[in-house]
Amino acid sequence: MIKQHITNHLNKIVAGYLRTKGIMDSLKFSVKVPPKNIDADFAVNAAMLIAKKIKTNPRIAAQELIDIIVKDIPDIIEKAEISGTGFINLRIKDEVLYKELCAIVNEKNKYGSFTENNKEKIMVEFVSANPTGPLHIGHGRGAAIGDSLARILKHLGYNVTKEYYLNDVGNQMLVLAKSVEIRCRQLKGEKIDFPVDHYQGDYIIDIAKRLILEGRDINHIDFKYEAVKDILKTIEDDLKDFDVEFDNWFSEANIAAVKDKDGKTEVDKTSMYLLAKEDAYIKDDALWLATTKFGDDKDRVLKRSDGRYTYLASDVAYHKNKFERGFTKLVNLWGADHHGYVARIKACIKMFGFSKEALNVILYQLVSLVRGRQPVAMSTRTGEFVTLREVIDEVGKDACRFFFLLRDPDSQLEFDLELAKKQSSENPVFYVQYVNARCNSIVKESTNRSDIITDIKNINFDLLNTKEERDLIKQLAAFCDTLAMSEKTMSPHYFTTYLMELADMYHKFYEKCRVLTDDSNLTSARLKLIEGVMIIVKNGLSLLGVSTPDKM
RNA sequence: GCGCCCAUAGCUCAAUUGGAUAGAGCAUUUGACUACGAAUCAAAAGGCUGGAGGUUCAACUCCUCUUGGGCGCGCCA
Repeated sequence: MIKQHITNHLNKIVAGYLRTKGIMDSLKFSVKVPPKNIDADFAVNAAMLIAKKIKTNPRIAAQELIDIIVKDIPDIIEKAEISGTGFINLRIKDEVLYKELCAIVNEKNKYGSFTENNKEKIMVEFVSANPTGPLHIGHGRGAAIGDSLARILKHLGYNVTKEYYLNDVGNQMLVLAKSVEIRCRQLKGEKIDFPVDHYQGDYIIDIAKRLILEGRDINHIDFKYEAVKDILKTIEDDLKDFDVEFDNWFSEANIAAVKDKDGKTEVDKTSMYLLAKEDAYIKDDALWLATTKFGDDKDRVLKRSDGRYTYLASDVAYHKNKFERGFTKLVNLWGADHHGYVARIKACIKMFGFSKEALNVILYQLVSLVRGRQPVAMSTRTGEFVTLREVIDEVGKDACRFFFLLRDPDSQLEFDLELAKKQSSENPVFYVQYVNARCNSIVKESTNRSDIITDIKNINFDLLNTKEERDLIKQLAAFCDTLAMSEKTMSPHYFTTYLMELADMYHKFYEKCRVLTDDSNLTSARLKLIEGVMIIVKNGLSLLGVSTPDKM
């Protein structure tokens, strides 16, 4: 929160300064953590930008700003200096850091949350894998990113709903049903070839085996229902073991198959609505959606000339439905292979009268799987893929989630199974979790003592005056900046980096500053710092869906 | 052919959205456990950020071109 606090002050100061120069516009400058070689807490680039605007020397503008800063906020700023190129380097008062540490200890898991975001309803839709097979490792990446993003947005005070869109109608369902049926008949001894374009995976045979075992009459089985039931159970179990829980499972059948009293589905009604407002039209006996009006490269078919709707028709109705449920912001996580789909859905959003910013599509690049040097193919059809289940079982849920969240969603992720297996002791996730374990040992050890001051009002924080302690507190406070960054970019991966940096600083502190000493006051102050570290590590890891064991 | 994404240390990737000397982990080399956990720390080494131009006080970041890789361009889902 420190950075935001300072930025707010500086915004006022800069605006006031510009007004004295006759400029009324606001200026977008940055407040950043300077590189390691610079001895300052924050670096401000405002003077360089001002110099350009009013045609002056950046150093002159910087000095004039510094004079105002030192005069206006003396309780925050210890020192303000100009750097060679025109940066204003700020050192903040230690008391500001101590106050922030107190805030962390007092607010605990609420630290960094914003109550003012409460009203906004956000939907995060992710995974949404077709119920035609188990989740594979690519779905795992989407699950990890989507779930963590939802946790972050929730922490920031948004009203978040996590939803899984279930494509349980359409051609693929017929193929699925047929696949199970043929396996059943084969098990019964019928000589039928299994079509190459049907679902080849062993899980289909498992479903067939169950049906046979239950003694069902092959000619009277709802194969689709049975297949989806089993597969969905698998998907739910996989997600549960991955610590991903959805608030809602939205079935496509709701909008594509369920009819009202007039015999119309939501898809029917949405199509008619679009036709009426001339965002859809009829050509060659088909119903077309005029997405080019809103930036797509070609119009798309909603209803085929044979009268069947396309997948898009359901999706359009689905997104309309999301808005009708009161969501003002939609976040969709899609595999990057669906990127061609973004323009048409954005076009739909505009047809419904919302700005295209109301929908935020996060595309995550594919996970390429290797085993040692050999690439492993992934295909739902052939069944030759590595499932999420396999990876969780091999490397554990925590390592698996952390690994998926280590990268920018826009980067392709290479997942080496050999490496993942070996990583049991060198994985970065353990490096972070170890912080909590170490803290916990110290806290446990300290309970033997009677001279520890626990009341925060009586702690002498001034004793936390080494570089290691100062850096550590600053990093704890940067938790808020990481939240802000994740929100701005809609990506949780900043937290993995943040936590590794925090762990690094903690381990350095641990080496340099002994906590349990003969000095009661120092010991008590350092124990409070440790309390803060534990809170932040736990908060941070829980945003990633990773546990914080007390012992490892 | 058109469009989207990527290219950074030997490997896997960061870089607070245009800032200062581009950072971590793994691997390699060296040192540190007789008080809180060595799953750690300290140090060494590793780079023309694929290439060429351009914009800027400032470019890994933005623009143009180019090379190599991934993925899309259906009345499939």
